[in-house]
Amino acid sequence: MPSVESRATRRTDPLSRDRLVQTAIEILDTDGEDALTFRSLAARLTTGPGAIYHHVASKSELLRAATTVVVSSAVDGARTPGEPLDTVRALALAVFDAIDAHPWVGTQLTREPWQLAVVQLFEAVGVCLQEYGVPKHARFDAVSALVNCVLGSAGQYAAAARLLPRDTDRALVLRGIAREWERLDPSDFPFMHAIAAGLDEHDDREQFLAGVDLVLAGIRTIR
Amino acid sequence: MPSVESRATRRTDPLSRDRLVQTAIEILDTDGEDALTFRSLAARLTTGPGAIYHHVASKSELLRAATTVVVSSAVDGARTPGEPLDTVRALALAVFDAIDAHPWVGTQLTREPWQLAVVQLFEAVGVCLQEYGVPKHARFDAVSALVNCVLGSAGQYAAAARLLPRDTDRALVLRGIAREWERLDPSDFPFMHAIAAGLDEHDDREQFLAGVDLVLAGIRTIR
DNA sequence: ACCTGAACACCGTTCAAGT
DNA sequence: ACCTGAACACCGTTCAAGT
Repeated sequence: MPSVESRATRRTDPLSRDRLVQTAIEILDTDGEDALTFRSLAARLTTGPGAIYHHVASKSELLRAATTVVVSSAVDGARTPGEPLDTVRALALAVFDAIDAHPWVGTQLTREPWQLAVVQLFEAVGVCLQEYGVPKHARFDAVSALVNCVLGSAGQYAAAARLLPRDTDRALVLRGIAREWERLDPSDFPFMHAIAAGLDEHDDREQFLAGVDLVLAGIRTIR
Repeated sequence: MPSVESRATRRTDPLSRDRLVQTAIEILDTDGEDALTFRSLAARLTTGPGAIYHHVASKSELLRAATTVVVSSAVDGARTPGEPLDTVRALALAVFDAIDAHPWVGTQLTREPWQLAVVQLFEAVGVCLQEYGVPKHARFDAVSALVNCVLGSAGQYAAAARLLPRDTDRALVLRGIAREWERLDPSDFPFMHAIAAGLDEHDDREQFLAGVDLVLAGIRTIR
């Protein structure tokens, strides 16, 4: 039977898990996390909401699948041969950039533990650290620290992106945050006041990378 | 007028923001994140759902306030004088334990960027690093890395806790996860297979602390 | 087998009406 | 001023009925 299936027969009609996931990604990317609804998804595919359940068990399964698609391709693209710790950096950056392009991925990655996307990242980083020579007993902890840092930034970044749905002026937003910090009691929040001044030239991506490098520096101290 | 208010007059009736937040925390702790509803909260306080809006603007404000209550007391409790980097460890652990006791806090911390609870953690860690002597230009990045690691673990931990609502047998759950990893293709996931074996003696709290220590080790390398 | 879409059991939020 | 609770505009999900 498998040979009968023809790839050319992909008319507009037939629903499939892949088509559902692809369309879901489109809606999430263009209209935001809240816009994905079984009704909106069904409407886009000119069916009723019930039809979706023939190919996907629930909304969380759909989101999980969409997240896996995006993260898998990011991880696979960054899995280059080379100095192991450089590859770790590349992996982290690839995930960051994927979340930058699809903020809903950041939300989803922090929502479900041990979903396939996280396991793939774990695996890719783990192999690098093994290759670098992190001793066996410290490997699990080191990978976990790295992945947690990536996911932590992912979550914060996605949360921020959720606040400003359209391409708002970044400089203006930063100035707004700085203003809020400056309104805090200086004796209770001296550090936030000190930081508020330099917030203008802040770059999320650079800071993210600096964080990864800090963990890598820590890993280098254990051989 | 302020002197007229008597604390003894706290009969069952009068609603207030504090009472709403306290009751919300009770529901979240005992019945889980999904159980907190404006209807369930109102029922617990023997009113209608509309009454809540006289003291709180929205559900997210309520959750934000509840999160601030829990995290503030955790951060304040850990702000002990002593070796600065030890205090950072204590701060991280305090937040971890708070999330262990109130898993919904982990979800909430990753949901809204720059909410007060996160700013308080940022401030407390920032002061420590300043005291330790992290150079000015690297301070923001270092604090951010630390906080991101804490929040990343928080998110993953909370997500895991959400899966097992009641006190399930941890050993059984770990064995289940290990089984899943062993079912992955060994040639695609060699690292996960290697890790699955030792998952029995895994301790989230220890791993979390190991991650924090790794970042601290990295911070030590920059003076 | 797959699709359809009304119906069910919920949400957060609003608002006229009460006290 | 504060509360009440029906009503509104949604959800995800189910399921009898169609093809």
